[in-house]
Amino acid sequence: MNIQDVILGILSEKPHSGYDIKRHFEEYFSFFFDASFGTIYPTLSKMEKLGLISREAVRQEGKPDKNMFTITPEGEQHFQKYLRQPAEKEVLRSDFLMHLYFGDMADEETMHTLLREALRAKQEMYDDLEHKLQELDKIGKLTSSQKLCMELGLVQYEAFIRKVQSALES
Amino acid sequence: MNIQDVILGILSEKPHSGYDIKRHFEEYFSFFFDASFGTIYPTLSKMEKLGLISREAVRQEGKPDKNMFTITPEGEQHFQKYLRQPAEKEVLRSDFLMHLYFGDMADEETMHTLLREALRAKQEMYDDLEHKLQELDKIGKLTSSQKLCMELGLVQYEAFIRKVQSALES
DNA sequence: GAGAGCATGTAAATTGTTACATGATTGA
DNA sequence: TCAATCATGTAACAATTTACATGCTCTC
Repeated sequence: MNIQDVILGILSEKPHSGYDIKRHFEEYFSFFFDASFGTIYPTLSKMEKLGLISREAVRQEGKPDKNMFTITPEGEQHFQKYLRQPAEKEVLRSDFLMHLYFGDMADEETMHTLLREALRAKQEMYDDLEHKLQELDKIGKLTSSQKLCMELGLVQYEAFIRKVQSALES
Repeated sequence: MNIQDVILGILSEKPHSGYDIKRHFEEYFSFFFDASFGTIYPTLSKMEKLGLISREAVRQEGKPDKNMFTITPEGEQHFQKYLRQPAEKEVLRSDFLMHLYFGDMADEETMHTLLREALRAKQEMYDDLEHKLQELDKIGKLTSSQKLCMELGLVQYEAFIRKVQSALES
């Protein structure tokens, strides 16, 4: 999976600007993927050159002009190929778990703060994700796989929260 | 968190070679951090120059010579500073969830295979991690925070497995 | 008047992977 | 004899982040 595949997936539904794409990342799947504008804009130009997407300048009133990108038939083919590939191994990078791992080298106070803070952060992520799921589902904006995708995030967050809570209690 | 902090943590316990460090990554925390030799060796040289670690060449019989690295007092100070910093946000990058998210654009067969394979892969990771936890705990090689660290991995894997199983059944 | 949102883009720097190169020993 | 393990290192490349640059509109 590279960012190109993800952009093609988003454009499969309907045309988006670079700015829209970034918002989509944040709104729909910030919990398992993210990219910055510094990656998005150069990638869009590259994909245009490759013929996977096409650009159309759109004038707006009261707002800056924008470039709307549409997927081409080649882009669609490319994306279908991606979908049929087996999924790559998932990668987690957790500074919290690293701190915890070396916990015996720090004092109890530091460790207690670490756990409390991790719990708070994860609870916030849980609430955010649950709220998004509710809102999007209510207005029928979620397919069943998208719902499963978010629910998978939720059940894992929940398991984490329970475990950290029980560790803090003992 | 960068790889330097992680290396300092490992060297806090006892001296290691670059090769040992890589094995430690794999054995103890491959599920939340990893790095290749291409990163480890240049980093070790850099850290030596910075005075965080020192190098000692060791001759071995029947095996290639190796460089053993020891943490210096400056390195220890550096690591203590790391431990007291708040943990950075954790980052997950999941190609499986991306495939699932765009699932309605693929056929049922493809999606079914995706879920089956994700389930199999996660079950394997669960078994691996549980086995490691058992083995290391039995010989008293785990501190309580290290145990919690691994258990946190296990409960999240378990939640994932349950959810995917129930999705496959329905 | 400040800050947030909308909108695009570049440049520098960092970070990291993959592949290559070398070479001995051990076990199947 | 082949693959795996031990052991170190470089070089090319890929990916990505952060900071900078610009500028309008709307809300507080």
